[in-house]
Amino acid sequence: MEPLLVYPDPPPPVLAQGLDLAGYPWTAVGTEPDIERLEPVDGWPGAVVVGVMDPDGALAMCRALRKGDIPLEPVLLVVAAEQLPDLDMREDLFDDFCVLPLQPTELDARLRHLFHKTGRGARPELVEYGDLALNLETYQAAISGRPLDLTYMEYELLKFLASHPGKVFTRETLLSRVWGYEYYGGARTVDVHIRRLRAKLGEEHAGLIQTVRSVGYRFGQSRWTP
Amino acid sequence: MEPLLVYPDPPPPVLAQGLDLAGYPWTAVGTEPDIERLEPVDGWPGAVVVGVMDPDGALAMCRALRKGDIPLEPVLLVVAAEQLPDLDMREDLFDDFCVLPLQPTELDARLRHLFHKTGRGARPELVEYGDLALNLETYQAAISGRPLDLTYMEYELLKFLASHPGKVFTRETLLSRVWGYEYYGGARTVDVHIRRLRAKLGEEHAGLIQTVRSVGYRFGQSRWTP
DNA sequence: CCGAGTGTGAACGCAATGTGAACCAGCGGC
DNA sequence: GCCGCTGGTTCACATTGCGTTCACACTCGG
Repeated sequence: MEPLLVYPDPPPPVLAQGLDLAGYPWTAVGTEPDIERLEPVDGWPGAVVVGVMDPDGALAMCRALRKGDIPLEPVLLVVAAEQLPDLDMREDLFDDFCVLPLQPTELDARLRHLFHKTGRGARPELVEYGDLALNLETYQAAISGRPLDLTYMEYELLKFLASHPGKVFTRETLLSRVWGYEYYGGARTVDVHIRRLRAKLGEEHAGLIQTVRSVGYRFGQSRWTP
Repeated sequence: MEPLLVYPDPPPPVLAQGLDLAGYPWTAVGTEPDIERLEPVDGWPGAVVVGVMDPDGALAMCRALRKGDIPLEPVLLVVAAEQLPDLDMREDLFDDFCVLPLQPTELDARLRHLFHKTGRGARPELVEYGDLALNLETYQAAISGRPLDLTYMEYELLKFLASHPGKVFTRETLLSRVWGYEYYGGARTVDVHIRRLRAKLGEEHAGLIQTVRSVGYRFGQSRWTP
């Protein structure tokens, strides 16, 4: 089994003990660039990030994990009880979290739960919405069984939208979350990619991506069971 | 906001307190058939199932929740630490779990996390007044379940009014708070938008927006209804 | 019965978006 | 190196949605 990624280096003794006890091999990293260095070991099962003594560093690490070419899922964040109210879910930086003091059995249960949910080893990671299916491992997309030939950016954009059905995103938000935080470019770029996506989705499914005038774009039908 | 479904009935006092404290309305059910009875209230935001004193009953309840026509997501399971090693993830009966002793902040954080992940509008993103509901993150509005097709300005105006029910606003105030502080344009613009809002609300709900002659407009019932 | 205040229908004009095409940078193959 | 190809970005123009305004009808209060 490939080892779990753990931050920071060295991790708190409780965490190390808990992982050892539960039988999970792990490797600690201290800085974000280290991820790149380790990337070649493809098939990381996931990561555990501890954000107790350095919350900002931990969140930055989460961000780096999410942005990586191979999204390192799942991400489990360890926090202190005092930090809970300030946890911002909007950025979707982690898949689950664990509160100190760390109980080995809870840690184990959460890891088992996460691994099962993300289906590591079992089935490929999929994003699905209605007739649309994205295979995150093979970078393939299909709608009603028909394969879609998407470019990289088209795929990333569609993946992001389909992962948040019903939600409206401004062009600026899409640029920062799909293209990258530091992206500087015209907002009209989004329009063009949306247009191409709609074209490739086909006339019957073009409506999956809706324009919300003066705001941005939305994927999917009214999740209107308010 | 629709109430959370809670099992069993009555739930443990800690849970009830924690939910109340975090501001989540909830309804307790004691048996599975009760779900069917309650189903009509479509749009349950989720459920919390406590499996401490009756693990089998709790798991049966989880199964029933997953089986329903409207999958009642997300499901949060509350367990005791001793039960953790026996938790079976393979059936995918719950979306997250919480370990006793229950910390209100952790409960709140887990619910926030779940609501965000499942895409169900997070709580603060909703504006509700009677039959009217505005989903701030999908930019959708509905009244008595019927979706409203509002333009951007109509939506913003209604959002502002519905956020301050009972209060009267002059046209000038509305222009500065909805259109923008530096806006300079005719005050009659407000009238036209109000008219269109009333039309879209439908005859039966047009009265939600009342004209206060020589002053402005008010949304909802007056505060001091005699 | 008058006048201020408001409702209503229609028309105008701009800004937001759609659309086609050009531009450019990277990349692999002869 | 030169070439064509692919894909991302940008530009120019067409289109349309909708916010604004106006003119007129109506209502309420004194």
